[in-house]
Amino acid sequence: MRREPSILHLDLDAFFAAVEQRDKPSLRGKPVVVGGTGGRGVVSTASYEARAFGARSAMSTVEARRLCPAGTAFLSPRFPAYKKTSELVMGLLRELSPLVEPVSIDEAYVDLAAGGHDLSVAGVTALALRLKETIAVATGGVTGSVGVGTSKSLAKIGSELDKPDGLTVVPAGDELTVLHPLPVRSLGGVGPATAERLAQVKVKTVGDLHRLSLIDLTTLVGQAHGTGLYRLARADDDRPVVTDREAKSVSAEETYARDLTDPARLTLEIDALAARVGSRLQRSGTSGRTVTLKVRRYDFTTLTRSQTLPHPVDDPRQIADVARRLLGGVDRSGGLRLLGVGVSGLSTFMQGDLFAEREAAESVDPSGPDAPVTEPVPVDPRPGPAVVAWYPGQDVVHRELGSGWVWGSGLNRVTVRFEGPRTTPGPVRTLAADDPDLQPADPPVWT
DNA sequence: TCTGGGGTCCTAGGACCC
DNA sequence: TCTGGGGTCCTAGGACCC
Repeated sequence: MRREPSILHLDLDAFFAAVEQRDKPSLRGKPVVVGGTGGRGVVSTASYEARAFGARSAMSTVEARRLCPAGTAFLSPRFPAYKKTSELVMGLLRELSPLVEPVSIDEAYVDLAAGGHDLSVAGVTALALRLKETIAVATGGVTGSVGVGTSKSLAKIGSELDKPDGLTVVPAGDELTVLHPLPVRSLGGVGPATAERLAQVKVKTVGDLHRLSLIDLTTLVGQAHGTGLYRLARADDDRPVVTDREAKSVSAEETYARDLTDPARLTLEIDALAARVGSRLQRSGTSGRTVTLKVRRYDFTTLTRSQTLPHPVDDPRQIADVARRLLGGVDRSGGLRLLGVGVSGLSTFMQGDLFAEREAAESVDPSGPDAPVTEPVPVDPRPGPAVVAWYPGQDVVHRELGSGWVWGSGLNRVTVRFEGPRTTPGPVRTLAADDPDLQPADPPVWT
């Protein structure tokens, strides 16, 4: 918590719907719902006119259609238009301060202290009013709600208090007065589950929360969450405004109009999702070691399966290979309504390793330097009860054996470590690339 | 014709290492 | 040989946010 209200939070009002109303004047003043328009679509954004009829974000579009009157516009999102407007607004924020943290396409924090502004209440109020006006003019009528406070959480709560097109400045010293009457749901990180748990011990407002001891709170909602809420209830928040956060994962998923059962179709869809993820990874110059498959079944039960590889991947084919194999281990009976493919454990470097990897593949691949490096080559490191699936240039992929595990690593040598019950002595067996024991063996049985 | 898509962070257990 | 604690990695799931 700072001694002056120097953090500003901007939240653009009903952003997607506002851009649509700006671009299509006939929609102004009318209910507009932006989101999936198919049978399984949900609402992304409802204009304030549509909210008056009960339409809400995350509601199924079918439900919104039931609530809204004839003449309501139901539109599919036009992300490029939103992105363009968002970038315009973020640019205006960067004129205020070099420290701007975009939270999403329609939301950002600004550290006014880094911009050399008058940080008095009158000063930041005037600044915020000017900003709102500038945004409305530059965007052609998109409005935003602004909060200014001594911390991120207070700024964010401020922008929520007066919507749409509002402004709330919380002066230093007023934090608890503002905070305590609010429902606990106002705090970031308190969703339906946490609110329910708190309600069971008669905690409804932030003031109620303030009365809980740290021990009671962490027992109730967990260590990290508990300490976080304990501090937020005391306006104790020193999180800095961070300009660029590196992405930690990249994923793509799709809910299908009809549940999928056909294996060929499933493979096709996995390939398409992997292609989307791979191309985004390649465009951003990253790759990741963990591939995750997400599946939602006909009955909405959702599960994930993941595998961490020895090396980062960004190639759609490799991603798809892993995802397809993971799908093989999932019960598909009854049909799947959603598939998702993701890559996490991202790393930026890669470049320096390319040469070494190619060299490793060449020195080790019996079929020559131009052989594709993505096809697994089964090998059998004899003696021992092991069958290993070996990817040239990618080290070794571990496989479960009858009674133990095998794991490989190293660039141009294959390390096989036997764990668990085994019949051969020695914890580690290292095979050089030209070891005669590295012989093609029976294809491994993929699950 | 209930329930999207893109993310982040946390927890918990097992394996493994020191 | 027994006991044990701490740290890290991996997997799966859940809560939450916009």
